[in-house]
Amino acid sequence: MVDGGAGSPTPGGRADAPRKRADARRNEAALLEAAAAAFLDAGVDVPVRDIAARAGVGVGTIYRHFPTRADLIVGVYRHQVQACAEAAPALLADSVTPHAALTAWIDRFVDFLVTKHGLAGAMSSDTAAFETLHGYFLDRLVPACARLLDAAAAAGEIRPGTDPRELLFAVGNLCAGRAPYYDARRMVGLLVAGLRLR
Amino acid sequence: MVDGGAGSPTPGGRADAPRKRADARRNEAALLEAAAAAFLDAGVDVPVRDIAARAGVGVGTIYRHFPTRADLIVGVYRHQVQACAEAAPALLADSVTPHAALTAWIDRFVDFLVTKHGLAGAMSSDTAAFETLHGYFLDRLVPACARLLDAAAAAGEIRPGTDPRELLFAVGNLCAGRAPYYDARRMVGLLVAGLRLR
DNA sequence: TGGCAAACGGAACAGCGTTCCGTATAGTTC
DNA sequence: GAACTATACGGAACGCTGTTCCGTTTGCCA
Repeated sequence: MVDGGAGSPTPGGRADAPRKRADARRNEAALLEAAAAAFLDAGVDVPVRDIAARAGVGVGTIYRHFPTRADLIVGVYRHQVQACAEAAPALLADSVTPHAALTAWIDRFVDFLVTKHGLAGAMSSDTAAFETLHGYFLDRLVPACARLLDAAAAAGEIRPGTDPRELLFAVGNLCAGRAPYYDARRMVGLLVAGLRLR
Repeated sequence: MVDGGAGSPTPGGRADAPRKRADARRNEAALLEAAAAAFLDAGVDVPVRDIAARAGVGVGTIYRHFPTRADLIVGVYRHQVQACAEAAPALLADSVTPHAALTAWIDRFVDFLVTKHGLAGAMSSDTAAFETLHGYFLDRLVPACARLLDAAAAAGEIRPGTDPRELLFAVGNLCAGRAPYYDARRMVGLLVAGLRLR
């Protein structure tokens, strides 16, 4: 569920980076574990102190390892984001049409977002602190999305020229809101349907 | 830009309600004025103290007149929301097709939202404090939107059964995010296009 | 003009993110 | 194994929020 940490020079990491102390590596792992649990229980906006308490460390330790909340969020979800990005080629190969692959891939992205309380909101936020988060997601997912869009456009299924960044951001926005009568999946479906040529 | 206040029993208001003191009415007006200016400068999330300072009153006075931030926001924008709702019938009468009227009306709503920093975000928030805001907007705008949707469905332009609340909420979500490459209008256009039967 | 209910102002409190520095300790060197 | 140093830790402290509360002021009416 959680990986070894963002910039941590594990034995397999960057060779020239100085090796971190054992307690530092232990705490980083504990923090990622605690943060993942806290995000699940209380959303990604959970107070920093709560995460620190769960991990059994002081708040200073959080900031040392993860200067911004975005770094922590990225640390927790990087594997899942990566997996989502890597799922695109297979979907493209297995689906009957590129647009079906696009739909399936976006469904997967939406599933990821709606199960993480507040994550979509954080991604959409234009706060400087979340710039990193925004950037990280986009860096990984935009190329995957672009391939799907290109394939669908080449097949004549959708109008060409859609910016994958913009589309993904819109999907994120649609996933950010919660209401009893609101189904983000349905609205995203409408959005993707709107891409189709008629 | 700002009206006389939410529940304020002005001479023309509720007959049985006790008339408020002159300074209270003056302060309520000043607060609405100050809030409108502050929202424009710093978004609807501007600190309460800033609004109080602009209006030349203490923070206690704000809470007396507007128990929640949502009440203040509603007070500031109620006229514009009302006007938006009332524009629907005319659009329906003047447009060549119901779907065109729907598009135009939603464009108007989007224009309203994107020019109010943070308003869409506040509307989408599921915080209890913003329940009021959410409810207010929906109460006014849902009937207007429903008429347009019904007309378009009756004309066979869109699939019937779309929940106007859900659609409006989705539009709000799309307007909540900001990014250099992101154009909420375009994405809302995609969403509305997705409604069309093909 | 006197009195009282209404309204005011801002101090005070609680919860948050963030910084900072005295203290503890892992790793290295002798 | 002991001493030393850079690294890392913990949590108090600070500043900025929303919100409450109560002593003081003031508009209004008799």
